[in-house]
Amino acid sequence: MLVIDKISRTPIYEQIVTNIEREIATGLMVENDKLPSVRELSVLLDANPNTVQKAFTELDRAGIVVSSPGKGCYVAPTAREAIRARSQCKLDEITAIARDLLYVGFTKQELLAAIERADSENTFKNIK
Amino acid sequence: MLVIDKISRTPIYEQIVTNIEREIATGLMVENDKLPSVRELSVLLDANPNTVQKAFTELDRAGIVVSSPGKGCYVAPTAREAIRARSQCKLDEITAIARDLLYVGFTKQELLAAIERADSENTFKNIK
Amino acid sequence: MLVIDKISRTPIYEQIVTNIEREIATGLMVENDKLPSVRELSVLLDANPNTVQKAFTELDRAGIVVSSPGKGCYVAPTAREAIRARSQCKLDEITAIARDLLYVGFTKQELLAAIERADSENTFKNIK
Amino acid sequence: MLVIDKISRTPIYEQIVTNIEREIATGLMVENDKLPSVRELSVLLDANPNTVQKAFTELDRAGIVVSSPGKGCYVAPTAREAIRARSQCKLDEITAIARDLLYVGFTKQELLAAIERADSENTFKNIK
DNA sequence: GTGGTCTAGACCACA
DNA sequence: GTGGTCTAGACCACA
Repeated sequence: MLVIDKISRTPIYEQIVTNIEREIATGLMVENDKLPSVRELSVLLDANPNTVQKAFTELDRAGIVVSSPGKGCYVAPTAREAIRARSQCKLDEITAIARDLLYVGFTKQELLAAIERADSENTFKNIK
Repeated sequence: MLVIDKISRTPIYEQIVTNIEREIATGLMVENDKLPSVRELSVLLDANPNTVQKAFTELDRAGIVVSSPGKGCYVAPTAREAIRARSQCKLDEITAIARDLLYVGFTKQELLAAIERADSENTFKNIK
Repeated sequence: MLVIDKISRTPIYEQIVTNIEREIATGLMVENDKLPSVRELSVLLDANPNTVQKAFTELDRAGIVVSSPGKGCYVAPTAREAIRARSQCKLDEITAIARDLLYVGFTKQELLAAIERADSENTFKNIK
Repeated sequence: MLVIDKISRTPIYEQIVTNIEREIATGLMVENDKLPSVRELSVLLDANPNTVQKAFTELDRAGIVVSSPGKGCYVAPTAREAIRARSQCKLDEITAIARDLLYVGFTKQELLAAIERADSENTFKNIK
Protein backbone atom coordinates (compact mmCIF):
# COMPACT_ATOMS: atom_id res chain seq x y z
CA MET A 1 0.00 0.00 0.00
CA LEU A 2 2.78 2.41 0.99
CA VAL A 3 4.65 3.68 -2.01
CA ILE A 4 8.04 5.31 -1.66
CA ASP A 5 9.95 7.06 -4.40
CA LYS A 6 13.61 6.81 -3.46
CA ILE A 7 14.71 9.20 -6.16
CA SER A 8 12.25 11.94 -5.31
CA ARG A 9 13.59 15.12 -3.76
CA THR A 10 11.10 14.90 -0.93
CA PRO A 11 12.80 12.98 1.88
CA ILE A 12 11.85 9.36 2.34
CA TYR A 13 10.82 9.93 5.93
CA GLU A 14 8.42 12.61 4.80
CA GLN A 15 6.97 10.35 2.14
CA ILE A 16 6.34 7.77 4.82
CA VAL A 17 4.59 10.37 6.95
CA THR A 18 2.39 11.42 4.05
CA ASN A 19 1.58 7.85 3.17
CA ILE A 20 0.43 7.03 6.67
CA GLU A 21 -1.54 10.24 6.84
CA ARG A 22 -3.35 9.09 3.73
CA GLU A 23 -4.09 5.66 5.15
CA ILE A 24 -5.72 7.33 8.12
CA ALA A 25 -7.42 10.11 6.18
CA THR A 26 -9.00 7.64 3.77
CA GLY A 27 -10.19 5.42 6.56
CA LEU A 28 -7.91 2.49 5.75
CA MET A 29 -6.57 2.82 9.26
CA VAL A 30 -8.67 3.95 12.17
CA GLU A 31 -8.16 4.98 15.76
CA ASN A 32 -6.14 2.54 17.82
CA ASP A 33 -5.08 0.48 14.83
CA LYS A 34 -1.56 -0.75 15.26
CA LEU A 35 1.00 0.45 12.75
CA PRO A 36 3.58 -1.98 11.45
CA SER A 37 6.71 -1.98 13.59
CA VAL A 38 9.69 0.10 12.64
CA ARG A 39 11.56 -3.01 11.64
CA GLU A 40 8.72 -4.49 9.62
CA LEU A 41 8.19 -1.29 7.70
CA SER A 42 11.90 -0.84 7.06
CA VAL A 43 12.00 -4.28 5.47
CA LEU A 44 8.79 -3.66 3.55
CA LEU A 45 10.00 -0.37 2.10
CA ASP A 46 13.63 -1.42 1.87
CA ALA A 47 14.58 1.64 3.87
CA ASN A 48 16.81 2.05 6.86
CA PRO A 49 15.13 1.55 10.26
CA ASN A 50 16.40 4.97 11.32
CA THR A 51 14.58 6.59 8.44
CA VAL A 52 11.35 4.85 9.36
CA GLN A 53 11.90 5.74 12.98
CA LYS A 54 12.26 9.38 12.02
CA ALA A 55 8.90 9.25 10.26
CA PHE A 56 7.29 7.65 13.33
CA THR A 57 8.80 10.25 15.63
CA GLU A 58 7.36 12.96 13.41
CA LEU A 59 3.93 11.33 13.43
CA ASP A 60 4.08 10.97 17.20
CA ARG A 61 5.09 14.55 17.75
CA ALA A 62 2.27 15.72 15.51
CA GLY A 63 -0.26 13.75 17.54
CA ILE A 64 -1.14 11.48 14.64
CA VAL A 65 0.07 8.32 16.31
CA VAL A 66 1.00 7.42 19.85
CA SER A 67 3.98 5.18 20.27
CA SER A 68 4.77 3.34 23.45
CA PRO A 69 8.21 1.80 23.67
CA GLY A 70 8.09 -1.94 23.78
CA LYS A 71 4.51 -2.04 22.61
CA GLY A 72 4.23 -0.38 19.26
CA CYS A 73 2.68 2.53 17.44
CA TYR A 74 -1.04 3.18 17.34
CA VAL A 75 -3.28 5.57 15.44
CA ALA A 76 -4.06 8.39 17.90
CA PRO A 77 -7.63 9.36 18.74
CA THR A 78 -6.84 12.88 17.58
CA ALA A 79 -5.23 11.66 14.36
CA ARG A 80 -7.65 13.13 11.86
CA GLU A 81 -7.66 16.59 13.37
CA ALA A 82 -3.89 16.50 13.75
CA ILE A 83 -3.51 15.59 10.11
CA ARG A 84 -5.74 18.42 9.05
CA ALA A 85 -3.83 20.89 11.21
CA ARG A 86 -0.52 19.68 9.85
CA SER A 87 -1.77 20.10 6.31
CA GLN A 88 -2.86 23.68 6.78
CA CYS A 89 0.52 25.04 5.74
CA LYS A 90 0.30 23.17 2.46
CA LEU A 91 -2.67 25.34 1.60
CA ASP A 92 -0.51 28.41 2.13
CA GLU A 93 2.08 26.84 -0.10
CA ILE A 94 -0.46 26.58 -2.90
CA THR A 95 -1.28 30.24 -2.47
CA ALA A 96 2.39 31.17 -2.62
CA ILE A 97 3.05 29.17 -5.78
CA ALA A 98 -0.11 30.50 -7.35
CA ARG A 99 1.00 34.03 -6.65
CA ASP A 100 4.29 33.38 -8.42
CA LEU A 101 2.51 31.92 -11.42
CA LEU A 102 0.09 34.82 -11.71
CA TYR A 103 3.02 37.21 -11.69
CA VAL A 104 4.59 35.35 -14.52
CA GLY A 105 1.57 35.56 -16.74
CA PHE A 106 -0.53 32.52 -15.93
CA THR A 107 -4.24 33.16 -15.70
CA LYS A 108 -6.44 32.39 -12.76
CA GLN A 109 -8.28 29.94 -15.00
CA GLU A 110 -5.16 27.90 -15.57
CA LEU A 111 -4.59 27.65 -11.83
CA LEU A 112 -8.17 26.72 -11.08
CA ALA A 113 -7.82 24.02 -13.73
CA ALA A 114 -4.85 22.60 -11.83
CA ILE A 115 -7.09 22.17 -8.81
CA GLU A 116 -9.85 20.62 -10.90
CA ARG A 117 -7.34 18.17 -12.25
CA ALA A 118 -6.40 17.06 -8.76
CA ASP A 119 -10.03 16.76 -7.82
CA SER A 120 -10.92 14.59 -10.76
CA GLU A 121 -8.06 12.22 -9.92
CA ASN A 122 -9.23 11.92 -6.36
CA THR A 123 -10.47 8.35 -6.20
CA PHE A 124 -11.37 8.48 -2.53
CA LYS A 125 -13.87 11.28 -3.05
CA ASN A 126 -16.85 9.21 -2.00
CA ILE A 127 -15.24 7.77 1.12
CA LYS A 128 -14.80 11.06 2.85
CA MET B 1 12.95 45.90 -6.06
CA LEU B 2 14.34 42.41 -5.42
CA VAL B 3 13.12 41.09 -2.12
CA ILE B 4 14.82 38.13 -0.48
CA ASP B 5 13.56 36.35 2.57
CA LYS B 6 16.62 34.86 4.21
CA ILE B 7 14.64 32.80 6.66
CA SER B 8 12.33 31.28 4.08
CA ARG B 9 12.75 27.61 3.34
CA THR B 10 12.94 28.23 -0.39
CA PRO B 11 16.59 28.58 -1.32
CA ILE B 12 17.88 32.09 -1.80
CA TYR B 13 19.16 31.34 -5.28
CA GLU B 14 15.68 30.27 -6.27
CA GLN B 15 14.17 33.41 -4.81
CA ILE B 16 16.58 35.43 -6.92
CA VAL B 17 15.54 33.53 -10.02
CA THR B 18 11.87 34.11 -9.27
CA ASN B 19 12.44 37.78 -8.60
CA ILE B 20 14.16 38.31 -11.92
CA GLU B 21 11.49 36.31 -13.70
CA ARG B 22 8.97 38.71 -12.22
CA GLU B 23 10.87 41.77 -13.34
CA ILE B 24 10.77 40.43 -16.86
CA ALA B 25 7.24 39.09 -16.76
CA THR B 26 5.86 42.38 -15.51
CA GLY B 27 7.75 44.35 -18.11
CA LEU B 28 10.09 46.09 -15.68
CA MET B 29 12.93 44.57 -17.64
CA VAL B 30 12.79 43.95 -21.35
CA GLU B 31 14.81 42.16 -23.99
CA ASN B 32 18.48 43.07 -24.01
CA ASP B 33 18.32 44.93 -20.71
CA LYS B 34 21.47 44.38 -18.71
CA LEU B 35 21.19 42.65 -15.37
CA PRO B 36 23.25 43.89 -12.43
CA SER B 37 26.54 42.09 -12.07
CA VAL B 38 26.95 39.17 -9.71
CA ARG B 39 29.07 41.30 -7.45
CA GLU B 40 26.63 44.21 -7.43
CA LEU B 41 23.67 41.99 -6.71
CA SER B 42 25.46 40.08 -3.98
CA VAL B 43 26.18 43.37 -2.22
CA LEU B 44 22.66 44.65 -2.81
CA LEU B 45 21.04 41.52 -1.39
CA ASP B 46 23.70 40.84 1.19
CA ALA B 47 24.00 37.37 -0.26
CA ASN B 48 26.93 35.14 -0.99
CA PRO B 49 28.31 35.73 -4.52
CA ASN B 50 28.20 31.97 -5.09
CA THR B 51 24.49 32.06 -4.44
CA VAL B 52 23.88 34.88 -6.91
CA GLN B 53 26.05 33.12 -9.46
CA LYS B 54 24.00 29.99 -9.06
CA ALA B 55 20.82 31.95 -9.79
CA PHE B 56 22.37 33.47 -12.92
CA THR B 57 23.54 30.10 -14.16
CA GLU B 58 20.02 28.78 -13.71
CA LEU B 59 18.53 31.72 -15.63
CA ASP B 60 21.03 31.22 -18.41
CA ARG B 61 20.42 27.50 -18.60
CA ALA B 62 16.67 28.16 -18.84
CA GLY B 63 17.14 30.61 -21.72
CA ILE B 64 15.84 33.54 -19.71
CA VAL B 65 19.06 35.49 -19.84
CA VAL B 66 22.14 35.25 -22.02
CA SER B 67 25.43 35.89 -20.37
CA SER B 68 28.50 36.83 -22.32
CA PRO B 69 31.59 36.30 -20.22
CA GLY B 70 33.33 39.55 -19.43
CA LYS B 71 30.42 41.69 -20.59
CA GLY B 72 27.52 40.74 -18.38
CA CYS B 73 24.06 39.25 -18.38
CA TYR B 74 21.22 40.35 -20.66
CA VAL B 75 17.52 39.55 -20.86
CA ALA B 76 17.16 37.00 -23.63
CA PRO B 77 14.79 37.56 -26.57
CA THR B 78 13.07 34.30 -25.65
CA ALA B 79 12.80 35.25 -22.00
CA ARG B 80 9.04 35.41 -21.64
CA GLU B 81 8.40 32.05 -23.28
CA ALA B 82 11.24 30.51 -21.32
CA ILE B 83 9.76 31.78 -18.09
CA ARG B 84 6.39 30.36 -18.90
CA ALA B 85 7.91 27.01 -19.79
CA ARG B 86 9.94 26.94 -16.60
CA SER B 87 6.85 27.68 -14.58
CA GLN B 88 4.87 24.84 -16.04
CA CYS B 89 6.16 22.39 -13.46
CA LYS B 90 4.98 24.64 -10.68
CA LEU B 91 1.48 24.12 -11.96
CA ASP B 92 2.00 20.38 -11.62
CA GLU B 93 3.24 20.98 -8.12
CA ILE B 94 -0.01 22.70 -7.25
CA THR B 95 -1.92 19.74 -8.60
CA ALA B 96 0.19 17.36 -6.52
CA ILE B 97 -0.26 19.28 -3.28
CA ALA B 98 -3.95 19.70 -4.00
CA ARG B 99 -4.28 15.95 -4.44
CA ASP B 100 -2.67 15.38 -1.05
CA LEU B 101 -4.98 17.87 0.60
CA LEU B 102 -8.09 16.36 -0.96
CA TYR B 103 -7.02 12.95 0.33
CA VAL B 104 -6.73 14.37 3.79
CA GLY B 105 -10.20 15.80 3.84
CA PHE B 106 -9.91 19.28 2.45
CA THR B 107 -12.69 20.29 0.07
CA LYS B 108 -12.24 21.51 -3.47
CA GLN B 109 -13.76 24.80 -2.34
CA GLU B 110 -11.00 25.36 0.19
CA LEU B 111 -8.39 24.79 -2.50
CA LEU B 112 -10.07 27.07 -4.98
CA ALA B 113 -10.19 29.70 -2.24
CA ALA B 114 -6.41 29.43 -1.90
CA ILE B 115 -6.09 30.34 -5.56
CA GLU B 116 -8.54 33.19 -5.22
CA ARG B 117 -6.51 34.50 -2.33
CA ALA B 118 -3.39 34.58 -4.46
CA ASP B 119 -5.30 36.29 -7.25
CA SER B 120 -6.66 39.02 -5.04
CA GLU B 121 -3.17 39.75 -3.74
CA ASN B 122 -1.82 40.04 -7.24
CA THR B 123 -1.00 43.69 -7.60
CA PHE B 124 0.36 43.37 -11.10
CA LYS B 125 -2.92 42.15 -12.52
CA ASN B 126 -3.48 45.18 -14.74
CA ILE B 127 0.05 45.31 -16.04
CA LYS B 128 -0.11 42.03 -17.85
CA MET C 1 -7.69 -0.40 42.79
CA LEU C 2 -4.50 -0.45 40.72
CA VAL C 3 -4.74 1.96 37.86
CA ILE C 4 -2.35 1.75 34.93
CA ASP C 5 -2.09 4.30 32.17
CA LYS C 6 -0.80 2.40 29.18
CA ILE C 7 -0.20 5.51 27.14
CA SER C 8 1.74 7.34 29.82
CA ARG C 9 5.44 7.82 29.29
CA THR C 10 6.29 6.43 32.69
CA PRO C 11 6.99 2.72 32.28
CA ILE C 12 4.20 0.38 33.22
CA TYR C 13 6.41 -1.55 35.63
CA GLU C 14 7.11 1.68 37.46
CA GLN C 15 3.45 2.54 37.63
CA ILE C 16 2.82 -0.85 39.21
CA VAL C 17 5.53 -0.21 41.77
CA THR C 18 4.06 3.17 42.61
CA ASN C 19 0.57 1.76 42.87
CA ILE C 20 1.63 -0.90 45.34
CA GLU C 21 3.61 1.62 47.30
CA ARG C 22 0.44 3.63 47.60
CA GLU C 23 -1.59 0.69 48.78
CA ILE C 24 0.92 0.19 51.54
CA ALA C 25 1.47 3.83 52.36
CA THR C 26 -2.26 4.48 52.68
CA GLY C 27 -2.73 1.43 54.87
CA LEU C 28 -4.81 -0.54 52.38
CA MET C 29 -2.18 -3.24 52.65
CA VAL C 30 -0.25 -3.95 55.81
CA GLU C 31 2.72 -6.00 56.87
CA ASN C 32 2.58 -9.62 55.83
CA ASP C 33 -0.36 -9.11 53.49
CA LYS C 34 -0.03 -11.28 50.43
CA LEU C 35 0.24 -9.56 47.07
CA PRO C 36 -1.62 -10.98 44.09
CA SER C 37 0.48 -13.36 42.05
CA VAL C 38 2.33 -12.19 38.97
CA ARG C 39 -0.08 -14.13 36.83
CA GLU C 40 -3.17 -12.74 38.53
CA LEU C 41 -1.95 -9.19 38.32
CA SER C 42 -0.91 -9.51 34.70
CA VAL C 43 -4.43 -10.65 33.84
CA LEU C 44 -6.01 -7.97 36.01
CA LEU C 45 -3.99 -5.17 34.45
CA ASP C 46 -3.84 -6.69 31.00
CA ALA C 47 -0.08 -6.33 31.16
CA ASN C 48 2.75 -8.55 30.11
CA PRO C 49 3.79 -10.97 32.89
CA ASN C 50 7.40 -9.93 32.34
CA THR C 51 6.40 -6.39 33.15
CA VAL C 52 4.66 -7.35 36.36
CA GLN C 53 7.58 -9.54 37.32
CA LYS C 54 9.92 -6.60 36.81
CA ALA C 55 7.83 -4.50 39.18
CA PHE C 56 7.90 -7.23 41.83
CA THR C 57 11.63 -7.66 41.52
CA GLU C 58 12.02 -3.94 42.01
CA LEU C 59 9.80 -3.96 45.11
CA ASP C 60 11.75 -6.88 46.53
CA ARG C 61 15.09 -5.29 45.84
CA ALA C 62 13.90 -2.14 47.60
CA GLY C 63 12.83 -4.09 50.69
CA ILE C 64 9.17 -3.19 50.23
CA VAL C 65 8.04 -6.76 49.75
CA VAL C 66 9.61 -10.09 50.47
CA SER C 67 9.02 -12.82 47.96
CA SER C 68 9.47 -16.43 48.84
CA PRO C 69 9.72 -18.52 45.70
CA GLY C 70 6.79 -20.85 45.31
CA LYS C 71 4.75 -19.16 47.99
CA GLY C 72 4.30 -15.60 46.83
CA CYS C 73 5.00 -12.01 47.70
CA TYR C 74 4.31 -10.38 51.07
CA VAL C 75 4.44 -6.82 52.37
CA ALA C 76 7.74 -6.52 54.23
CA PRO C 77 7.90 -5.37 57.83
CA THR C 78 10.18 -2.57 56.73
CA ALA C 79 7.91 -1.57 53.87
CA ARG C 80 6.97 1.91 54.97
CA GLU C 81 10.50 3.04 55.69
CA ALA C 82 11.70 1.44 52.48
CA ILE C 83 9.07 3.32 50.52
CA ARG C 84 10.08 6.58 52.04
CA ALA C 85 13.73 5.94 51.31
CA ARG C 86 12.99 5.01 47.71
CA SER C 87 10.99 8.18 47.25
CA GLN C 88 13.76 10.41 48.47
CA CYS C 89 15.28 10.69 45.00
CA LYS C 90 11.97 11.90 43.63
CA LEU C 91 12.30 14.88 45.91
CA ASP C 92 15.67 15.60 44.35
CA GLU C 93 14.04 15.28 40.95
CA ILE C 94 11.57 17.98 41.88
CA THR C 95 14.44 20.22 42.92
CA ALA C 96 16.22 19.58 39.63
CA ILE C 97 13.18 20.34 37.50
CA ALA C 98 12.42 23.39 39.59
CA ARG C 99 15.92 24.67 39.01
CA ASP C 100 15.48 24.33 35.26
CA LEU C 101 12.20 26.17 35.36
CA LEU C 102 13.60 29.01 37.44
CA TYR C 103 16.42 29.39 34.93
CA VAL C 104 13.89 29.69 32.16
CA GLY C 105 11.94 32.46 33.80
CA PHE C 106 9.32 30.78 35.92
CA THR C 107 8.81 32.33 39.33
CA LYS C 108 9.07 30.59 42.66
CA GLN C 109 5.38 31.31 43.16
CA GLU C 110 4.44 29.35 40.07
CA LEU C 111 6.41 26.38 41.33
CA LEU C 112 4.94 26.54 44.80
CA ALA C 113 1.52 26.65 43.17
CA ALA C 114 2.31 23.38 41.41
CA ILE C 115 2.90 21.78 44.79
CA GLU C 116 -0.28 23.26 46.20
CA ARG C 117 -2.17 21.84 43.27
CA ALA C 118 -0.89 18.36 44.05
CA ASP C 119 -1.75 18.82 47.70
CA SER C 120 -5.31 19.87 47.03
CA GLU C 121 -5.85 16.83 44.79
CA ASN C 122 -4.56 14.52 47.48
CA THR C 123 -7.63 12.57 48.54
CA PHE C 124 -5.81 10.44 51.06
CA LYS C 125 -4.76 13.41 53.15
CA ASN C 126 -6.79 12.41 56.18
CA ILE C 127 -5.80 8.77 56.10
CA LYS C 128 -2.17 9.37 56.81
CA MET D 1 29.57 26.60 29.02
CA LEU D 2 27.51 23.65 27.83
CA VAL D 3 27.77 20.71 30.16
CA ILE D 4 26.75 17.26 29.07
CA ASP D 5 26.49 14.23 31.31
CA LYS D 6 27.02 11.22 29.06
CA ILE D 7 26.04 8.75 31.73
CA SER D 8 22.79 10.41 32.64
CA ARG D 9 19.55 8.72 31.67
CA THR D 10 18.27 11.84 30.00
CA PRO D 11 19.31 11.65 26.36
CA ILE D 12 22.28 13.70 25.28
CA TYR D 13 20.29 15.50 22.61
CA GLU D 14 17.81 16.60 25.26
CA GLN D 15 20.58 17.83 27.52
CA ILE D 16 21.86 19.91 24.63
CA VAL D 17 18.39 21.37 24.12
CA THR D 18 18.10 22.25 27.79
CA ASN D 19 21.55 23.79 27.85
CA ILE D 20 20.80 26.04 24.93
CA GLU D 21 17.46 26.97 26.41
CA ARG D 22 19.33 28.08 29.49
CA GLU D 23 21.80 30.16 27.52
CA ILE D 24 18.91 32.00 25.97
CA ALA D 25 16.79 32.20 29.09
CA THR D 26 19.63 33.67 31.10
CA GLY D 27 20.42 36.20 28.43
CA LEU D 28 23.80 34.74 27.50
CA MET D 29 22.47 34.43 24.00
CA VAL D 30 19.99 36.82 22.49
CA GLU D 31 17.82 37.07 19.42
CA ASN D 32 19.66 36.52 16.14
CA ASP D 33 22.82 35.30 17.84
CA LYS D 34 24.43 32.56 15.83
CA LEU D 35 24.70 29.18 17.46
CA PRO D 36 27.86 27.14 17.00
CA SER D 37 27.64 24.89 13.97
CA VAL D 38 26.62 21.27 14.32
CA ARG D 39 30.17 20.20 13.66
CA GLU D 40 31.75 22.66 16.07
CA LEU D 41 29.41 21.67 18.85
CA SER D 42 29.90 17.98 18.20
CA VAL D 43 33.63 18.43 18.60
CA LEU D 44 33.20 20.64 21.65
CA LEU D 45 30.94 18.17 23.43
CA ASP D 46 32.63 15.10 22.03
CA ALA D 47 29.27 13.91 20.77
CA ASN D 48 28.21 12.60 17.41
CA PRO D 49 27.14 15.22 14.85
CA ASN D 50 23.87 13.37 14.42
CA THR D 51 23.09 13.74 18.09
CA VAL D 52 23.77 17.46 17.97
CA GLN D 53 21.74 17.72 14.80
CA LYS D 54 18.82 16.06 16.55
CA ALA D 55 18.97 18.68 19.29
CA PHE D 56 19.03 21.47 16.70
CA THR D 57 16.09 20.00 14.85
CA GLU D 58 14.17 19.89 18.10
CA LEU D 59 15.03 23.51 18.88
CA ASP D 60 14.01 24.53 15.38
CA ARG D 61 10.72 22.73 15.53
CA ALA D 62 9.97 24.32 18.88
CA GLY D 63 10.56 27.78 17.44
CA ILE D 64 13.54 28.43 19.70
CA VAL D 65 16.04 28.72 16.88
CA VAL D 66 15.74 29.13 13.15
CA SER D 67 18.18 27.18 11.05
CA SER D 68 18.83 27.89 7.42
CA PRO D 69 20.78 25.26 5.53
CA GLY D 70 24.15 26.50 4.44
CA LYS D 71 24.02 29.48 6.73
CA GLY D 72 23.67 28.29 10.29
CA CYS D 73 21.39 28.33 13.29
CA TYR D 74 20.17 31.54 14.92
CA VAL D 75 18.26 32.34 18.09
CA ALA D 76 14.68 32.93 16.99
CA PRO D 77 12.84 36.15 17.82
CA THR D 78 10.20 34.07 19.57
CA ALA D 79 12.76 32.06 21.51
CA ARG D 80 11.91 33.11 25.01
CA GLU D 81 8.18 32.57 24.65
CA ALA D 82 8.81 29.26 22.91
CA ILE D 83 11.03 28.13 25.74
CA ARG D 84 8.45 29.03 28.29
CA ALA D 85 5.74 27.20 26.39
CA ARG D 86 7.93 24.14 26.05
CA SER D 87 8.62 24.17 29.77
CA GLN D 88 5.00 24.26 30.77
CA CYS D 89 4.74 20.49 30.85
CA LYS D 90 7.59 20.31 33.31
CA LEU D 91 5.42 22.13 35.78
CA ASP D 92 2.81 19.42 35.38
CA GLU D 93 5.54 16.89 35.98
CA ILE D 94 6.34 18.49 39.30
CA THR D 95 2.71 18.28 40.27
CA ALA D 96 2.59 14.61 39.32
CA ILE D 97 5.68 13.70 41.31
CA ALA D 98 4.49 15.76 44.24
CA ARG D 99 1.20 13.90 44.23
CA ASP D 100 3.05 10.59 44.40
CA LEU D 101 5.17 11.79 47.28
CA LEU D 102 2.20 13.06 49.25
CA TYR D 103 0.52 9.69 48.83
CA VAL D 104 3.56 8.01 50.24
CA GLY D 105 3.65 10.08 53.36
CA PHE D 106 5.74 13.11 52.55
CA THR D 107 4.39 16.38 53.88
CA LYS D 108 3.62 19.46 51.87
CA GLN D 109 6.35 21.24 53.84
CA GLU D 110 8.99 18.81 52.60
CA LEU D 111 7.92 19.43 49.03
CA LEU D 112 7.86 23.18 49.40
CA ALA D 113 11.35 22.90 50.86
CA ALA D 114 12.51 21.16 47.68
CA ILE D 115 11.37 24.17 45.69
CA GLU D 116 13.06 26.56 48.10
CA ARG D 117 16.25 24.60 47.69
CA ALA D 118 16.14 25.05 43.92
CA ASP D 119 15.41 28.73 44.34
CA SER D 120 18.32 29.34 46.67
CA GLU D 121 20.67 27.65 44.20
CA ASN D 122 19.42 29.81 41.38
CA THR D 123 22.40 32.01 40.70
CA PHE D 124 20.77 33.85 37.83
CA LYS D 125 17.98 35.17 39.97
CA ASN D 126 18.94 38.78 39.53
CA ILE D 127 19.42 38.60 35.79
CA LYS D 128 15.86 37.76 35.01
C1' DG E 1 31.98 26.40 5.01
C1' DT E 2 26.59 25.17 6.63
C1' DG E 3 22.58 22.22 7.84
C1' DG E 4 19.68 17.97 6.15
C1' DT E 5 19.17 13.21 4.97
C1' DC E 6 20.34 8.58 4.88
C1' DT E 7 22.55 4.11 5.72
C1' DA E 8 24.61 0.56 8.72
C1' DG E 9 24.77 -1.23 12.81
C1' DA E 10 25.06 -1.21 18.00
C1' DC E 11 22.91 -1.01 22.49
C1' DC E 12 19.26 0.07 25.74
C1' DA E 13 14.92 -0.14 28.46
C1' DC E 14 10.53 -1.90 28.18
C1' DA E 15 6.65 -5.46 27.38
C1' DG F 1 9.37 -8.90 20.39
C1' DT F 2 8.95 -3.19 20.57
C1' DG F 3 10.49 1.70 20.11
C1' DG F 4 14.45 5.12 21.47
C1' DT F 5 19.13 6.64 21.38
C1' DC F 6 23.60 6.90 19.72
C1' DT F 7 27.79 6.44 16.92
C1' DA F 8 30.33 6.46 12.53
C1' DG F 9 30.48 8.00 8.33
C1' DA F 10 28.63 9.16 3.59
C1' DC F 11 26.44 12.33 0.44
C1' DC F 12 23.62 16.28 -0.84
C1' DA F 13 22.02 21.06 -1.71
C1' DC F 14 22.93 25.51 -0.36
C1' DA F 15 25.78 29.88 0.78
